Amino acid sequence: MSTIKDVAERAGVSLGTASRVLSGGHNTSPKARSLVHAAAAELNYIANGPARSLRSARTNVLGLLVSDIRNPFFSELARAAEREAMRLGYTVLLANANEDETQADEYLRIFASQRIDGLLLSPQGPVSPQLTSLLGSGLPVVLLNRLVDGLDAPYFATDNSQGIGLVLDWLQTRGHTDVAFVGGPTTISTGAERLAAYLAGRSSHGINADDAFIDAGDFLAEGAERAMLRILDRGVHPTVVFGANGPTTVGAMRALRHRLGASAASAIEVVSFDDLEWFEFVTPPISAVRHDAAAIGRAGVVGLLELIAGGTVASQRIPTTFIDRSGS
Amino acid sequence: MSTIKDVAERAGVSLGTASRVLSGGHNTSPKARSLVHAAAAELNYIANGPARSLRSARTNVLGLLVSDIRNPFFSELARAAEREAMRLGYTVLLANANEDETQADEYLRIFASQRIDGLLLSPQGPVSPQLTSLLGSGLPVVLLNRLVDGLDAPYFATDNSQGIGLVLDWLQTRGHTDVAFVGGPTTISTGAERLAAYLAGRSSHGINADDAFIDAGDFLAEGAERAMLRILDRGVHPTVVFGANGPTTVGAMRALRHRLGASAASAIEVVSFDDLEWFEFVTPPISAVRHDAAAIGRAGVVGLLELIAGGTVASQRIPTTFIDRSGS
DNA sequence: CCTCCGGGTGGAAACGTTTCCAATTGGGAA
DNA sequence: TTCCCAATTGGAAACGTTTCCACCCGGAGG
Repeated sequence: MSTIKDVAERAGVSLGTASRVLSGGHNTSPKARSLVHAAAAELNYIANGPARSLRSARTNVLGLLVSDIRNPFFSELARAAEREAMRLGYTVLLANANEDETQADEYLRIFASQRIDGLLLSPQGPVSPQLTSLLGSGLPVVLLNRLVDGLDAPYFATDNSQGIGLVLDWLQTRGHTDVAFVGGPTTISTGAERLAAYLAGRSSHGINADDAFIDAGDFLAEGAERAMLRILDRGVHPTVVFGANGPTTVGAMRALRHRLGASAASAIEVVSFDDLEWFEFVTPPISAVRHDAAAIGRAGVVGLLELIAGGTVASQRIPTTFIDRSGS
Repeated sequence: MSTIKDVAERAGVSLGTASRVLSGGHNTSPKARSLVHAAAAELNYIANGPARSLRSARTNVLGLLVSDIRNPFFSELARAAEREAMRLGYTVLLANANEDETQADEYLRIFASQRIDGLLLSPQGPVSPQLTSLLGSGLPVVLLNRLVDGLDAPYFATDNSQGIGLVLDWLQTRGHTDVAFVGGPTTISTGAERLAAYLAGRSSHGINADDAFIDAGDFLAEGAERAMLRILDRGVHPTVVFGANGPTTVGAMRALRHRLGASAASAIEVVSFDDLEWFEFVTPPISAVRHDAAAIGRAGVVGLLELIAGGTVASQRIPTTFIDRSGS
């Protein structure tokens, strides 16, 4: 593979000049520019990233740590973030923590070793030592969708309480009083916020305040399935099930079908926080809060770059919309 | 951030010794090992990846280029590959080409610049100049699921013709003769292979050989929706629709519902290549070929590392299973 | 005509590692 | 005691860039 030295020789200029041309071309003559670019093209020169990073102390790489890439919310977010970053000259190193704190820490260490320029983070739990040390070293961080106490990084997050409000209104309109609520871990901000907003608005929307209707999983389908079974085992008879994120809704539906059978299950309505592409296909169709994963991903990247550039960034709550499919 | 020099000083050994200890500890005394490890821990030392890569000419980074991270098949594959790579001491740089050849090329260039040690590739189309030049430079490459002509890299791929055979058998058992086949681009090997196997087995399974029942999209939901509409516009009346991958099935179903309405649509059965987690929830439930994305991802990583180590790797076709939900 | 200034350039240092090479040490065999 | 070998060590070169510094040159201003 050819180096910048080869390019310089071929162009008949010094190594320094070649470097200046290839990295923006400031303080270079038009003649030098064309010579160097021609030589680079002929040699099919591709700069050595590690060498460049070593000397310049920037990698043009952003780390993105999500908790579950199979969750369509995060895969959409990752895709949008990646595109936006590429558009702005950055590469994204994606790590998938599987809703597991230990794995998240291991990835943070890898990120540190790769010397990423900034971190997009969707945390699993409280601030870990690994994360603390990263922050201590001054790494710019932006939180995506999930917040964490005692970390004053800017965030771009769904407006959970507004979203829950939309669901509560819908539940009331539909006349539901016996609502099974399958939540997520309260150690995760989204889990805590959605539960809190639901509890706060429950009685004013005419919903039965019996806590037997409430349980929580792990924001994965498996944990949600078990949570739903626990609710059913308490002998309550919900007329509707509310899943607090996409995988949770899937798990809850599985529990209903396996415990009650397909036809009895389809008599129970379902509403979800997170809209999935197949909700229109089931009977009855599932209504859902839709929040814009792509917008969060893009805003996160833009904010992070601003932070890297030394600017200051305002946190943002992104409002949700409600897709009501109960009419169809 | 502390460097290996700081560690060496603190441990009271030379820089060379510190390096040897931290990179495996060969030819070092137990005393030196414990001194250096203690010093590293105290200083919270994390090696500078770029510097290490520059000197050693290896990055311990693998590139993974997939065509659509929102497709659950690929997100599962990516997750499995990433885990396996991490287990073996490698990091995965994930790129998402959006079924777009130009974007794929841009990512290949970034990979080259980052000096990845090997490439896991699920190509969009024919061999591009960018890819040719990468291969020319001797980069180890493994193909995942999709092959490409004139590229003799080892591959790990679903056995498409076996999978199609399972579908054909099922169609025959169910007595379907008027089958709408919504395929993918024939420039992609999976699209071509699935179509070819279907055409080859069609008549022997009692299926109407009228090509009006066949069309192809882009392996994304949008293109498949249009393809399905084209089929319906030809005035044929399929009793079952066969989608050639996950997103394709989604798009076809959308077309059916929007054109025919929900109840008429649910009179048409659906079968899919790729099993999605919600197929059990719709009426009638959707049967599907299931192929193991995680296994392909893991095998790909293991194979690639073998290739990097200088070994030789045998390509592999991975058999599928059929999930028959027509009874439930 | 001389001076000064600024754009352009070449050379060299520096980034933080790994790895080669030569030197030192310790222990066992003669 | 002396010699030799293996194990361990320190020092220095090298990886491919960017960036600093000093220098040269030409043109404008005095």
